[in-house]
This record gives sequence, structure tokens and C-alpha cells, in this order.
Amino acid sequence: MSQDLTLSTVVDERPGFHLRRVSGLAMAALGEALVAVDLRVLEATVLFEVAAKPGITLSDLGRVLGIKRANMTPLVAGLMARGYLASKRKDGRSQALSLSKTGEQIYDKARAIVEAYEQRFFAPLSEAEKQVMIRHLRTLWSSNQS
Amino acid sequence: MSQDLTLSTVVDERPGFHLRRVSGLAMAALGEALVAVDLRVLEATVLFEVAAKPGITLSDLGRVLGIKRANMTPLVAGLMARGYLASKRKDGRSQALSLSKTGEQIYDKARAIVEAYEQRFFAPLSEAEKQVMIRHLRTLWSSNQS
DNA sequence: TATTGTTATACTCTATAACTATA
DNA sequence: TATAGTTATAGAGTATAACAATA
Repeated sequence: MSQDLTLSTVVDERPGFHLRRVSGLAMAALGEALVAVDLRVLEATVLFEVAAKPGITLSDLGRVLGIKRANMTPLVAGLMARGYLASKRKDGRSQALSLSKTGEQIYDKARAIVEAYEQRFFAPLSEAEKQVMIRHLRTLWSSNQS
Repeated sequence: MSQDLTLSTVVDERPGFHLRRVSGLAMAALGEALVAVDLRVLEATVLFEVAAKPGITLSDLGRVLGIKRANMTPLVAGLMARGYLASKRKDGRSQALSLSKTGEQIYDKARAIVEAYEQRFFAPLSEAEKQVMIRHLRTLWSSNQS
């Protein structure tokens, strides 16, 4: 066996380290929960955003979610192949994305799963503490984004 | 061009989403800063932890940092190949890891880089706010870890 | 039997560069 | 010229399973 399984002070004082470690844990937990609807985390995120903004384009979706265009393409393609997303010509180069009927059904299921997972994962924090964390993370995002 | 580049409320309310997005941004920023010493983020983390705990084994290192044994092996091997880590037989199967002379030099440089990066990245938060964030992240880690 | 370290392998997410077709 | 969408490709990081050697 091993004895000292505590983090050294130097590393334990780094906010970036904790950010990475918890983020990884959270994504793994959500990923596991989402296998029930056969969705990956990013796929679910896309469904959420498209549900809220029908008609959004692939590029805008990427900009808003912080995902590169080049990575959005196969993501959207996969969701369309499964009949969750519909695409309508907007102009010669843009496509307006929206949820299909089955897309809305899977979205409802995914949303329930995500909410249950969050309830569980963030349980040790109070509502107020969660809000503070979200606010700080938003601040870090907007002030560090290129 | 595009008009509505704001996040939908549904997604914007998810702490997990912000965690993932900011964590990715932070790791990218730190990764860029660390190219100056030709280290990846995880490699720097390993150097930090070994510096604080000379004699730690590969397995314990993985447990403490939240990295699987199987992924630690090539990580440690790379650092040893570059002469940053030294390995001493502990018993027939375990090895005690420690920094070499050059390892300590690169560690000093890496530490300066990491501290400068953090100063920059987390600048919009006060010291007190950073401490709160770290505390909450620690809580989430320990209560959700398998 | 359990643990250490290793190998092989696959998956998810991210990044860049280059291309086409439209605007 | 700039933007939308695509393709190809590479690099991080993570996960599992299986193995030999050792405890």
C-alpha cells in the first residue's frame, strides 16, 4: 500500500490544477450519465444550444460554445445522421440548424439526465455558491478569450 | 457576419459547461506558456509534485494527481529520457522518483512560468475569490471521486 | 491474491492548414 | 477579401484490458 496520498502544497495552491482535475471528473461523470441516450457531452451541448436558438448556423454555434468550426462539422454531421438535427439552406453557404421531432425527444431526455447529474455532482455546493462559481468562470472566460 | 453571439440561458446556467470551457482555455494558455521550456501541462505538474515529494512512486503520483497508472508510464519515461527525473529502486517493483540536477533547473523555470501565467489568467479575480474557487473545486473533487 | 509498472489500444476533444463555394 | 462549411491530420489527455514481476 501507500501512505501519503495528499497533494503537495505547491500544486494544491494552483487554481488551474483544480480546474483541470474537476473539469475532467465532471465530464467523465456526465459522459457516463449520457450513455443512456447514446450522446457525448459535446453532442448534448449542441442539442441544448440549438434547442434554444433554432436557425443558428454551424459557425455561430462553434463561436458561442467555444468549439472550432472544423470540429463542429463532424459533430453536427453525426447528429444529423441520427436524425436529431435538421438543416435548412439559409443562403448559398450557411445552413440554419434546428431540432427535428426525434431531436426534441432526445433533447428532453438529455436535459433530464444533465439536470440530475448536476444535482448530484454539485450537491456539496449551495445554490449561492454555484452561482458565484458560474459568475467567476464567466469572467475568466470573457477576459481570457482570444 | 453573425449577430447573436451570446450563450443561451439553458447552457449558460450549467456550471459543468463553464467548468469545461474555462478549463480548456486555461490549459491551452498554460500549454502555450510552457513551450518555452518544452514541457506539456501534465509534465510540469509531475515535476511540481515530485519536487515536493521526492521518493514518491509512479503509482502514488498518479493517484494524487488523478492520472491513471497506464498514462503515467509514458509521461515519466519522457521526463526521464530528457534527464529531468531520476528513478531509484525502492523494492522489486516500485521505483522512487526524484528530480535530477537538470530537473531542478527546469522545475525552477517552469514554476516561474506557471506563476506568471496564473497571475495573468486569474487576474480578474481577487485573492479571496481565487481561494473560494479553489476551496469549492477541492470539495467537488473529494466528494465526487470514485 | 493484490500491487507495480508496462504495453497496446481506442475514444474524446482540440488545433492547424488547406481547400471550395459563396458573399 | 472575408466568411461558411469541409477535409485531413496531428496532438493532448483519458480509459480499459491484459500482462510479467514482485509483494
